[in-house]
Amino acid sequence: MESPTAWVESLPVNRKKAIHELTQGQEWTDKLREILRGSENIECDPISLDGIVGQIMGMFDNTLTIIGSCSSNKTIKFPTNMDEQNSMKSDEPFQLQTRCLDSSRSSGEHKSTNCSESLRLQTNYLDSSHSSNEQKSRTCDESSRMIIPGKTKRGCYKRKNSWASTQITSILTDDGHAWRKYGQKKILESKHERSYYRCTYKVDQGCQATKQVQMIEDEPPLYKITYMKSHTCKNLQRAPQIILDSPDPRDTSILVNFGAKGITGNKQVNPLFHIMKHESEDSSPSLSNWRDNKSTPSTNCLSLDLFAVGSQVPLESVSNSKGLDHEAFLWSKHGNMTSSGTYSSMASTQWHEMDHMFGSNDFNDFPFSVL
DNA sequence: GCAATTTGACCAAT
DNA sequence: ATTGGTCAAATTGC
Repeated sequence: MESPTAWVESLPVNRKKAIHELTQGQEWTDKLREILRGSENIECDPISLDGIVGQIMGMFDNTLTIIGSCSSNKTIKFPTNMDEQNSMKSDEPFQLQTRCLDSSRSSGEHKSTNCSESLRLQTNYLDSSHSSNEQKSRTCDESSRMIIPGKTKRGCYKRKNSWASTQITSILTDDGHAWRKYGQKKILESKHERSYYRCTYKVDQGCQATKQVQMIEDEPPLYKITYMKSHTCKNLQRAPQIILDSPDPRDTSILVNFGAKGITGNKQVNPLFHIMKHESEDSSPSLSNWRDNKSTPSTNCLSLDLFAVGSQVPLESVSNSKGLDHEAFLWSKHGNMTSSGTYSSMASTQWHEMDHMFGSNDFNDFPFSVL
């Protein structure tokens, strides 16, 4: 009888690796769940938690790398067939967010995979508490120059005392905050310029929140949005909005407001899921403060919150940069996802949808695929 | 006229 | 020296 995993062998190598990464992620998530079940107070050894979280987030990062970002000559293809995608529309946007807490003390926390090694999977990149000097670059540098372990690449650094929340999205959504653009710069090894935004109320209220928007793919448009520092301004959030496809990240003028159901006009916004990555450092405040919209989660708290977002999830949960009340999920070994206890769960249809996506044998069941 | 954006220059991290 | 991030004067749009 054929092995249950025999089908994997017939897939292209990058897909196999991606599947391997996701499978490993499931297993590590199970371990994390066991830890959580064994501790009501979640006062786990932060080091071991960091390690597990790092493993999981590393796998997501690797998967994302494999699927798209490190293949400069590849594009990410959105579903074009409703049958293929089981109710996904080809023009529906999707969002990927990764959030992880990085307890590294290093200021040079670039997690990345050199393109020349893009398929050499790195699953420990977030175990940075113990490898603070290790800097891996996910540059898709054509020259594939090597990064010597222990050495940092010139110019590649992140400022100290800051955390970052990275979101990859096919659309530019309004997170409800007022942003003012203050800069735009050509970034090395990126064909698109990066736009810099700060909170409009920086002067008025001293809000230090900033975000960066950079297009990482042309067709279909794919943007990387990085939020840094949390909002401290008191202004009420605007209703969530979606920015219609704009070829230029600089263009944030086309906004369509939509309600909590994620509807914009007759078009349903269906960001399939989020995986949000947080990089925080020791100055990060507590999770309670995070929830109070005052600051970022602490690495001392268990703050791995992978969360899935479907069309029925309130959009506040989708693009709220403050990270409040996100729906969260964990993936079980069976390919299904179970909501974590401390978060509200997704509607069953959404679990089904996600199950369909990830329980399938081919990337065609992903909301995108590598051409 | 005011506010937002653009863009070259400057600063800081490595 | 190189690069990313920010500043601020000039420009643009309402």
